Amino acid sequence: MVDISTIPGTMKVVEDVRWLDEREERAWRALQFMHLRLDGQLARQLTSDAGLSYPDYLVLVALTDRPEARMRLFELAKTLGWEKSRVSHQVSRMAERGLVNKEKCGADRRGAHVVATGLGRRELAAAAPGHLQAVRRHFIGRLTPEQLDVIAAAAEAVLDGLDGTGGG
Amino acid sequence: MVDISTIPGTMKVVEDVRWLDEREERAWRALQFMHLRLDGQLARQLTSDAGLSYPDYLVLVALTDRPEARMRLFELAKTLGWEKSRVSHQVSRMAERGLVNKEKCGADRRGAHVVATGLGRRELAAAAPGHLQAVRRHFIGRLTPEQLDVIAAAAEAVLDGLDGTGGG
DNA sequence: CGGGAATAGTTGATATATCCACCATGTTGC
DNA sequence: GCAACATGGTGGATATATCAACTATTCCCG
Repeated sequence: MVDISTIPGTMKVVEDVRWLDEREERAWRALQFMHLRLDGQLARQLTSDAGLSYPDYLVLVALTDRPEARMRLFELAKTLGWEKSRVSHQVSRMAERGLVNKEKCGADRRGAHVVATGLGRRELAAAAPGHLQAVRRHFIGRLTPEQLDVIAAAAEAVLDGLDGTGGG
Repeated sequence: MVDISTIPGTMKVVEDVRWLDEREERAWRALQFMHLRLDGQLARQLTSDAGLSYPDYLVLVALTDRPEARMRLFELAKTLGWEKSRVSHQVSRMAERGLVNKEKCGADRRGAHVVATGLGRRELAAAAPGHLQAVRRHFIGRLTPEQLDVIAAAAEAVLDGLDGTGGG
């Protein structure tokens, strides 16, 4: 067992504040920690096996979900919940490496499309199986279908309470 | 409702790979997205209300969990699941701002202690109520006790399958 | 039409994270 | 002892994230 008590928490940090009770604390700590470790693991796996960062991967997945693997920058921002500046920097870096192209948009002359290149698609295709295997091994494979359903419902409930944009 | 279908996924990215099924996909997407948005929200709230970054906050909480608010750097790394280099950089920055002190360790002359200063404790005390309120409002308040229990158990199960160090 | 507000995207400064090489010290086994 | 290795921590280079301007266009409304 992981010793949850070693995970730094939010309880009793300072006097005179009403903290989380034991159940709340346990769920919050465990979840935070799970994500910290899991994302780290997945990011390292992606980088070392496929030479893609996690953000690279997410962008390529989002693009290839679309016909022609093409999206406007602002759509990408909305889809990923990133702010526009982050998208812009990320896409520029990926374009330098040849994973995507930026193309001016005829219909709205402010805008630009991002398109996954052949290279980008090949890199994604090479990265995806290992990544999915890791997700299954570390996350999905450790949970029951019922747990997955509860998690999905809970996460959606939390998402409903947050404003949509992610803050850009 | 959040439209989960707009969240980029892991399904059908490329042919000939066995992807996640619908239930797995839903849980994985929703959870990833919840964390992205929630952490962003909490980090912004901390920064704007209290002038602390999320990592600053975590370090101060970890320290003040201990008698004398004192820890070795490597303990901090283990507790937070960070690699040692990250801890070193983070602590240096915090020391520059007067939130913590670094002190040489007599018993092991390689080592050093990190100690929260009076300022660090005051900043934490000022930050904690707002942060906890946000956690309650955005996360805990949206979930039932049963959901919290399932989440805690699930997160612990996943943590058990990951190596303890976080990769440092 | 004209002007203000909103939107799309860029850029640069700064903060943070990761990777890797490095130094000093401690530990082990012979 | 001392050589080989492990551990604790630092530092620089690079990658990534965030924030606050800033430009260019489009939208809205009179």
